[in-house]
Parts: sequence; C-alpha cells; structure tokens
Amino acid sequence: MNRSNTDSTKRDVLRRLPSFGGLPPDLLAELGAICRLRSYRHDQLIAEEGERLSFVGFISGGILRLQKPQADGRLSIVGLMVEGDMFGRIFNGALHFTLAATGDVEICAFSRELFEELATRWPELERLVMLNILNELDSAREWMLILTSYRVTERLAGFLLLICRRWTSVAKLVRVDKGRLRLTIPVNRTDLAHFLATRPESLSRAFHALADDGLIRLHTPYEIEILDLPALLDLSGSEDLFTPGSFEDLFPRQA
Amino acid sequence: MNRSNTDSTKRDVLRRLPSFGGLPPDLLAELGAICRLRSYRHDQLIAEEGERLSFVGFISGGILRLQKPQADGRLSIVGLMVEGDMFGRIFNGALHFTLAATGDVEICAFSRELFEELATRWPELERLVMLNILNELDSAREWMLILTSYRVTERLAGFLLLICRRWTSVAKLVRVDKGRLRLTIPVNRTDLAHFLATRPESLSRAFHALADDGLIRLHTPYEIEILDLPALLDLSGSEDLFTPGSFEDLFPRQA
DNA sequence: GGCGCAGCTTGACGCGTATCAATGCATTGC
DNA sequence: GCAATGCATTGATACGCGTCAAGCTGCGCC
Repeated sequence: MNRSNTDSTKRDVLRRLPSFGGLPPDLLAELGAICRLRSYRHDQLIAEEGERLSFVGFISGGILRLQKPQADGRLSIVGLMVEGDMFGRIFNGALHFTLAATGDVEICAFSRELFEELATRWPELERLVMLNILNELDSAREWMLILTSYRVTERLAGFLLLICRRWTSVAKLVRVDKGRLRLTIPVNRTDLAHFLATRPESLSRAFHALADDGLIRLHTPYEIEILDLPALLDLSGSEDLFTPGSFEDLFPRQA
Repeated sequence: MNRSNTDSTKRDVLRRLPSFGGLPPDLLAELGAICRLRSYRHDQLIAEEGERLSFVGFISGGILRLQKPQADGRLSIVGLMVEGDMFGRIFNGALHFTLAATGDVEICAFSRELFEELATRWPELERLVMLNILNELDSAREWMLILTSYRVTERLAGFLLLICRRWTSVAKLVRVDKGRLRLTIPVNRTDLAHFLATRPESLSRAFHALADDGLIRLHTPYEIEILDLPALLDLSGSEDLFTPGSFEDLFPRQA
C-alpha cells in the first residue's frame, strides 16, 4: 500500500489525475517536484475541523468523507470526495469539516505554501483550482437536492443515480456487464445512513423495499444491480436533475 | 426603485460591495465602467436553470433564491444569497439552478465576457471570485448540516442561528435593541418551508413550539426575538458549528 | 366601512421512520 | 474448528410530520 515516493511513481500518479491533463509540461514538472504521496486506512482522519491544513491534496485513489461530529453524538457527513477531487483550503483559513478516509485512500499532497506560490505564478493552476471548487459546489447542491426528499427510498434512489452519474469513471464503481448496470457502494451502511440523514435500520429497509419493487437487485450489501433506471429516476423526483443523455455513456449505442 | 445607471450611482454601489474593498483603484474604475445596475421584484426570475447567463452579478440589495422545480410540483431551494454575494458561472457552463428574487432585489451586473477578460488580466479579481465561491461552498455545507437534522424544530433553530451568524451585516436583518436580540426573517413561510425541507404547516408549528418553550418570541411572523440563545444552540445539535465567540459582535463588551 | 384575497395558523388523522431490541451472517483470531 | 466481533437485517412500538380541511388575520381595493 505505502508506495515509495520515487519520482517515477509520482509522475505516474500525477499523470492519472484527470484535472492535471491540460497543464503545461513545465508546470507539471514543478508540481511533480513538490508532491508527496500519502496513504490512509479506513476511518483514519486526514485532518480535523478547525485545523489549518499544511498541504492541499488531490485524491489519487479511494474515497474521502467530509464530516462533522454533532453534539448529540451523531456524525453528519456533508460530502464524499473521489479520485481527482481536491481538498484543503487554499488561500483561506482553517478547515470547517473533518476529513476522514472511507476505505483505503491514497492522496497526492502539496505543501500549501509552495502550491499557493505556484498558483500565483501559473494562472492555469489557479484556474484549475477554481474549477475544482465550482465542481464541489455543484456536488454539494446536488446532495442538498437529494436531502430534501421526504422518504428514505427517494433519497436512496437519488444517491444511486448520483453515483451512476458522477462516479462512472471512478475506480470502476459503475460498470455494465452483459447489458446489466452494476455498481459498487463504496461506503458502509452506517456511513451512508449518516449521509442520507437517516439510520442504518431505515436504510436497510429502503434498500430492500427497492429490491422488492424490482428497481434494484442486491447481490451483496455493497454490490447493486440497477434493474429499472426510469423508475429510480421517477422515484428520486428530480428526473430533470439529470439532463437527457446523462446515462448514455453507460449504455453505448449497441443497445 | 429603478435607479438610473449614472456613473455616480454605480460608484456608490460598487463602493458598498464588501468584497470590492481591497481592490486597486484602477481595477475599480474598469469595473465601474462595465457594470450595470438591475432590479427585480418579488418572485421575479433572474435566470433559469440550463440558461447560459450572459453576465455575472453581485447582489447590492435584497435576497436571491437558488431553486429547482421538482417533478412532483415541489420547489427545492438549495441556497439563499445576500448582499455582496456573487452569482453566475464565470469560466464555466450553464446554470444548474434557477435564480429568483425573494423580495425586491438590486444587483450589479457585469458582462460575462468583459468580466472574464478583466479577471484574466487582474489576478486580484480572479482571487476575489475564488474566495466568493469558497464562501458559497461553506454556506452550502452549513445548509446541508441543518438539513440533516431530523426534527423541523432542530432545522428551524439551525436556520435562525445561521441568520444570526452570517447575516449580521446584511440590511439590519439582525440587531440588538436594549439588550434584546431581534431578527427579521427575510422570506415568507412557504419559501422557508421549501428551504427547510418541510411544509408551511409544520414550519408554523415549529415556530410556535419554540415560542411556547420560551426560546423565541414571535412579534410578527417575520419579526423574531431570540430569548434563549444557548437553548437554540443546543437544539440545533451543532453548537460547535459556531466557533466560540461567533456571536460576540452581536453583543459588544458593554454587557 | 365592508368585501375579498393571500398567507399564517390550528385541528384531526394516517403514514413513515426513529428507536430499542434481537437475530442472522460473515470475517478474524486463537 | 470454535468463539468473538462487527455489520446488516428484521421485528415491534411510539412519535413526528405530511396531508387535507377549516378557521383566522392582516391588507388592499372598491
């Protein structure tokens, strides 16, 4: 897991980060010179709320939770970040939320000072950071939309569709096998329950309610097959959240 | 209402926008040259979801809703924006949400092309835009926290505290009279209900439940007096959302 | 002044879900 | 192999809230 921080490894990792694709070679070289790979295990904290993180990070593998412990002992999860996402508060203050690993996570870290200096010198990099933040903002608002559904089944439907839409390219979480759409839920029931503003028990019932109605099939608790995409869209109550054609890349024109 | 777009008026408006404070005079002059004031009435749409807005705007007065009509007829509100906030998708695609006025609104609009050109030429402006987006992201996540409370009273408590914390400087929405903390709810019950993922009836009950328990006093449906701030913090379940001292500017050291 | 309208409030009822408790099921360690 | 542990699941019950329906209140308008 804990790969060595050799130059060749780092070059590999940087090349795999989608947002870094269009950057000028000179900038990539500078970035490569200052990046360090780090890895974390499940539930390990990367940084805590209130902390002034000394680096900015790009996720090169795994899933990160953005969470906040509540006074009553509950844990609110306000975001999940995946491969390619950036975290850390560049040009800004302390973290507002705790960062924790969900499953094994590998990140590519840049010293905050050096990265800020680079961003000031390279407008391309600053633009990349801004687009990353805009992207996060969209995600956050889509989550809000999902959270405003009353029933747990509706929120769950919205979550499954969100995974399909946004995480197609991430670590094969979503894939089509022999015309069947299957996806891997990358978080356990408890985390997902926190995320969907409900409890594990209710979430479990919601999963099986969808299964009983023939909308999904549960191969394992983490392996889901989508049987009736239109019905899920209908249930999520926001079919127009997904512009027509959003799912076309999942179903090539062979169909 | 519909003030003329004279140079002196525009200078006034630009000067009142908090984020523009530290900008270099030359940049301010350029901004002043390309800005146009616009005003909107209650419920008027500024732009609709999917539209590619031809300008970026800064709110100089009033409140804007970010909303999305749902398939089932409900209206989801995913954000409120106030004086000083920026909207419009600079360097990016079409709007993901509809922008609508809540009450009378006045904005300061810049042609998108010209503003982007300015931002490319002035790093200070691009930085300002980025900090604005970061700020929006924080707001969105705070809203998510509020939305994850189970009970409507908890969400309402969170909303009231959010107004206190973030909108102190906005149009005297929050003020202290003779040691009493009073605030003006800037949206009607129906909008607020959509916002808190509930219904007007339940929201009304929640307001009066808080009043019966002595946490607040309802002078009118829109004029609230906070009687027991600690109890509200406790109820909202996220007292640590508000760092110690957040409310100190409301209660100067005279107390 | 009285009428009408829109928005806030209150009441009654059924449904969905939080909660508590117990069981099933897999994986880990000895 | 067996015990122990962590997680998903299922069952029973109480409570909060969405829903429908009916009053109430303030306000503008003729």
